[in-house]
Amino acid sequence: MSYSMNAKERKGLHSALKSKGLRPTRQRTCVYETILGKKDHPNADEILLRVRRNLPTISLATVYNCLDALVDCGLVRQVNLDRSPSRFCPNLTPHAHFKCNRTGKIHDIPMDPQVVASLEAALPKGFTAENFDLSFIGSTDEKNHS
Amino acid sequence: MSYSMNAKERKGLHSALKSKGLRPTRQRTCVYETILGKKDHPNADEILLRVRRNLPTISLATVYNCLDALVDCGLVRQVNLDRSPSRFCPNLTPHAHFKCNRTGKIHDIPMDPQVVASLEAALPKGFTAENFDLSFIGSTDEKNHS
DNA sequence: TTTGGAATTAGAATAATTCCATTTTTAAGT
DNA sequence: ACTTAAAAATGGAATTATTCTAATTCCAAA
Repeated sequence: MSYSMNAKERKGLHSALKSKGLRPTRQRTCVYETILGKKDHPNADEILLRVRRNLPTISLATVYNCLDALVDCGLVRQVNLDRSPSRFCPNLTPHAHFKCNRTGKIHDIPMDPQVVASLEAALPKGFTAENFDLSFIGSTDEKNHS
Repeated sequence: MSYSMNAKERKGLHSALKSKGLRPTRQRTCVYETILGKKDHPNADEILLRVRRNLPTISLATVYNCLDALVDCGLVRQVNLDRSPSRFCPNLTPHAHFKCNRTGKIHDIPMDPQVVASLEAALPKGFTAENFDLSFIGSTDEKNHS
């Protein structure tokens, strides 16, 4: 049984796409739904596998296209760590990423609006950020190894 | 005329390598020197070109090896933005990166120790960061387009 | 000076991502 | 509903980044 968007999510998807002049195709919808359905940080190959459970003929190129569209609309975040393939993340709340170098796991770290504000404030005059990306590398203690 | 390390830099390189049980080979030294010599954010291919001006026979595989060694020692930082090849940065002072989406240029943004401290403080209990990476995407005004 | 492990090398292999030409789908107008 | 033009999807080839491998070379310690 795969995840199905609720009305709000569907509406969000449609309006976000429309605002960029993009159409809500079956493939885009399904890729988005798939990413929402499991809160981890899959790469394009993994997303292809999951999406194919519902849309068996979708191609990898299309998955890349859809992901690009979703990232452009701000519906999905692209996460780049070390030299591994890009990963994608549906969590749009302000958060950082933490990669544990023992387990390889990536954790979302929620971020205080205050801290976010202090980051943006750190930019010199003349620089205007649309977006930022913060990631940590380190180790987690036993509790987080699950 | 290419850049030559000063005594302090050379010593730093040697001791950092030794502390990880690595040897200061000609290639590692030259790759490090090359990165120090121009304060931009070259990728491995670009570094290969520059290093070959002094060491014409070095191979790309060796450049990758050297870069990995230097990153392991904390002498060089690896910067990953969007889906482009990894870039390398000799600036070890606490700083973030800013990619201008109009020019494509990457700028170093110096960071207040206070802000850095607030970042580390943002980590929940059980997470210990060895390192972090902060990058912004946005636009710069005319002055920075140089 | 030997010698064993570390490092380098060239080139092949792999993996991620993009490109391209063709077909299918979609939204908008009749 | 029926057209139609533009957008999107498709499969496969092409490109690009990175890693691997097996053979040499180099270096530090005995």
